[in-house]
Amino acid sequence: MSQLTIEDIARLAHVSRSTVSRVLNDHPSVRPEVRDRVWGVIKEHGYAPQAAARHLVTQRTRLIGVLFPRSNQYLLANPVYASIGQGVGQMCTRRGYLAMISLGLGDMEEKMLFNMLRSRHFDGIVLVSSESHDPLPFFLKEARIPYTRIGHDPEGDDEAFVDVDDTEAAYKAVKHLISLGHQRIAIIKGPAAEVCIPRRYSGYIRALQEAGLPIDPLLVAEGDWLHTSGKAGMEHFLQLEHPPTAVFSCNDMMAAGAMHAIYEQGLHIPEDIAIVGFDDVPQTQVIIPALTTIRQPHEEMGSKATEMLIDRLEGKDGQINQVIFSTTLVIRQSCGALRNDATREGLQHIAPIA
Amino acid sequence: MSQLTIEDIARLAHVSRSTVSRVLNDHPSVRPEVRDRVWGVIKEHGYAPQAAARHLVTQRTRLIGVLFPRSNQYLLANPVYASIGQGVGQMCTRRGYLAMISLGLGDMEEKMLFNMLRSRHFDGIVLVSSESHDPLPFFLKEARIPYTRIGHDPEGDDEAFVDVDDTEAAYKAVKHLISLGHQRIAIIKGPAAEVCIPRRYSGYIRALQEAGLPIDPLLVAEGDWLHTSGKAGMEHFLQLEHPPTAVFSCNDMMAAGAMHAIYEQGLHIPEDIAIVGFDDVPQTQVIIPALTTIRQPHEEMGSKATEMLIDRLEGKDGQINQVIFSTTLVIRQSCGALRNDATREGLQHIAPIA
DNA sequence: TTGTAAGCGTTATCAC
DNA sequence: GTGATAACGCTTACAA
Repeated sequence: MSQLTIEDIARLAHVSRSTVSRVLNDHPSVRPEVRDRVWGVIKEHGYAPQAAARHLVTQRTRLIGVLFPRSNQYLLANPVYASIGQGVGQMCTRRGYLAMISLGLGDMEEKMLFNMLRSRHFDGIVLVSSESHDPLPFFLKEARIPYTRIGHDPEGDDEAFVDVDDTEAAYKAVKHLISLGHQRIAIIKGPAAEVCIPRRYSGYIRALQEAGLPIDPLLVAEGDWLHTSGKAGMEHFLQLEHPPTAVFSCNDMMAAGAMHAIYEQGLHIPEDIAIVGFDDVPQTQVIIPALTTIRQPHEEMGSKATEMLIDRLEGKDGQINQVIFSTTLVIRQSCGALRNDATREGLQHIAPIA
Repeated sequence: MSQLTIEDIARLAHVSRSTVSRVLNDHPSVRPEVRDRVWGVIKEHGYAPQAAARHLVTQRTRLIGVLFPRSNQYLLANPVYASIGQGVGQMCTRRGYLAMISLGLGDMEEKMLFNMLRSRHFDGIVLVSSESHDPLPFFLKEARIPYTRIGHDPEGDDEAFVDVDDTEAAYKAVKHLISLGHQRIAIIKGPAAEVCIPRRYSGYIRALQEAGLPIDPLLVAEGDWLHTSGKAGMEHFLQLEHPPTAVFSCNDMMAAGAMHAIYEQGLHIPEDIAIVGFDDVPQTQVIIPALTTIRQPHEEMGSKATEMLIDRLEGKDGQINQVIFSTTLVIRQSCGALRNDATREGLQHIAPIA
């Protein structure tokens, strides 16, 4: 029943297949009467034009591929990617495109991935990557596949991207800790290969220097974004002769891990140690105590990147194609009492904790 | 440079396009010498056949669509779906297919979704749904789109599915609590529209009855799978004249919410109240105390469902097409000391908590 | 406003 | 082992 072609519909509606095609594509020059008759037949038989044939002739698929870092095993479980995906998906539906993400790319050789990309399944790509020297943007450019990037590598030459000012964000987080009176502030970094990490580190350094605080290499740990590495980093800090009184973690998951380590030592947050995260994933509101963190507007970043891509695909040129979003320090309970004028956006979402 | 067609490659390699096609598809009857020459040209120019043209002529896309419940806003953040997706993706790569999930389906009218499905983007669908009377399976059957379902509705007539024995799983969880001496055991259910919920509830009832314990309607709360609803349910229980000493939550997120409520009352887990979850998402090991829960083999369910689907697509018939996976009670810290012979699988993953 | 016909880039069926 | 040639199911000039 659903194997019908446009030809069959044409016959049933007593018109030519061009007319059916016009009806399908909302072409104006079809007599209303005919249009209705054709639609009737289409609906009656549950006909939908076959994507492949359409793609072949138009040379466009109206499909947008979303590429997350392949290294990330459980990428789907990462709420950061979920929010980005949410934004991408919304913009796509709004503009009449379909956003697709393909599973199992991590199990695939790079060659196969590249081939998949080259087969023109997608009109364009939203690339989520803050990896420095990521081969993907180079490949996409060489293969002339339009893309916009979420995150960017200053040493690459991404033409279109959205990102945040990581340096300023980290600076804001650390300054908050300083304003609360902390003098020994540790940092848990992410993988060095991510371009955002040196930036966040420099924000951390700048805040310390501005406050005239010493920079102690012992207070720097390198994590891998995962809970476990945050825990390990914190355990390391707690064994120091002079442990920190506050920690800035480069993402929320590692912050949660750090909190875990703190509890295991029988210490309290924020009384003994204050902690600031990064990202503002939904779980931060559920952790006890609720995590003070830097909010990145992931969803908007996803939709903006997608909008830029679609604009480009549709030839709407002369648009800005590099956007830096601003971050927000969201103050919850993990640093103790408020004593500064940091913005309080997000506070209304906080579940009160006894 | 990448706009080349098979025709161009043929010309450059001094062969016909049939030969290039044969090379591309590993057809045996090509002289090795010719084969190498053609491959050389292909690689040199970064040529890859255009998917649409291929799909049109073969009438197959080797693409498999994964459909998660549309109601789920942040579906991607749900680690259950992440694990399922992992399994689907792995099996697809193994069998030479590509698994795709499309974003923004939630913002889309059902009509549009159906049309998308009918356009034969996908050779088949892995449908993740335990919703009762879900319209999707009916649509897929009517549209003759092959699918396998993860979860199943006994009142529907899904031909191919994988699922778990929810009744037995819930029974196991509650029995564990009983074996630890609990007499007042509450349950936090999920949405009534999910077929697994009545099953889990009946497992709960059976365990209580077998132990000769009374069934108290006050000890039943209905949640919506989310953290907040687990918290609300627990708050309700804690206000009762005779609060429960143990809770069985129908998923891990609500269990975490319940723990939140318990802490807010200044109570302790497991000393004051014991708690068992369901699913065994990775976070259960990170919660404090680590959550005792029922493990569902999500990843295997995903890969099995996919294997069944692909077998069917490839005409490998006579296979079993309905598989019930077994669940495991994973004992961690949220119920206190072990006193029974429940299987200990998963214990090795547990981070010790002071 | 509608129909005819060409063509999109492949694979597959034939001959040779 | 290789090369013409005919589909595949659409969209889109161009005619009528």
